[in-house]
Amino acid sequence: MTADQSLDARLDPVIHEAGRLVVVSVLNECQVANFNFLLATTGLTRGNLSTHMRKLVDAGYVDETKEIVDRKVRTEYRLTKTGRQAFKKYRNAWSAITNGAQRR
Amino acid sequence: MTADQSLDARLDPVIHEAGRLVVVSVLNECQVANFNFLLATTGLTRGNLSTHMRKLVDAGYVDETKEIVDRKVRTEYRLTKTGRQAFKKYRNAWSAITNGAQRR
DNA sequence: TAAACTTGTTTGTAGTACAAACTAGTCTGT
DNA sequence: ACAGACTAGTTTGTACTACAAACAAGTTTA
Repeated sequence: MTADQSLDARLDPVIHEAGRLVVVSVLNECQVANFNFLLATTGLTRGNLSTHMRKLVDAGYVDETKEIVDRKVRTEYRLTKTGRQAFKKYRNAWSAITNGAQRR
Repeated sequence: MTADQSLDARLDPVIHEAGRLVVVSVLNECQVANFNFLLATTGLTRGNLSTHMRKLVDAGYVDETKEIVDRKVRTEYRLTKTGRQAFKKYRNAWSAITNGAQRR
């Protein structure tokens, strides 16, 4: 229970934001999800989801692929290995904090 | 796994912020904590801790009491009943999201 | 009585989330 | 073939927020 602990257990701000936390949680379950599916599951607006996805892609946590389906673009997202690890680490950090767990 | 779920499980933004989450978690364990103790456990700066505590007090989640100890002011904080409930609700919401749990 | 220390509070700035407005392309009806 | 509606996102402007630096009010020390 020191300042040190909070350094160890610092919550990754890329994941900790509420909208992105939902997205990452969904992707962690689904393996792959397209824009509209995420739109429905998160309840975010399109603009908002778009910028959140960009942030996750920029962080290297999510892979974005655009493909043409029925002449239309379909954007699909999936967690990268880095993203999956970061999510795991985030959950551990969150649990450590909220459980008041002592570390080292 | 609908937009509905995310409404149910919406994360209380007063608690979800990283600094305040640590504070609330500590208060949930400690019953009562003073400013300096929170400063040490959270690793926040004084200014930052001060504004976070104000926000928790304004939300009705934390009770603030000032007392004189050795001629100096000592500020103590403790969770209100509302705050404790809100924390519990927050943890449930977080778990529901990150576990990809289906509700109703 | 001046300088340093304690215990916070206020303030200015930089960053961020948000929805509204926009863009690029597709389909539909006439 | 062309106008209007629809789809699938992206960009933009604003309002909020976290943050540390500067400040304040009092206390202790030299």
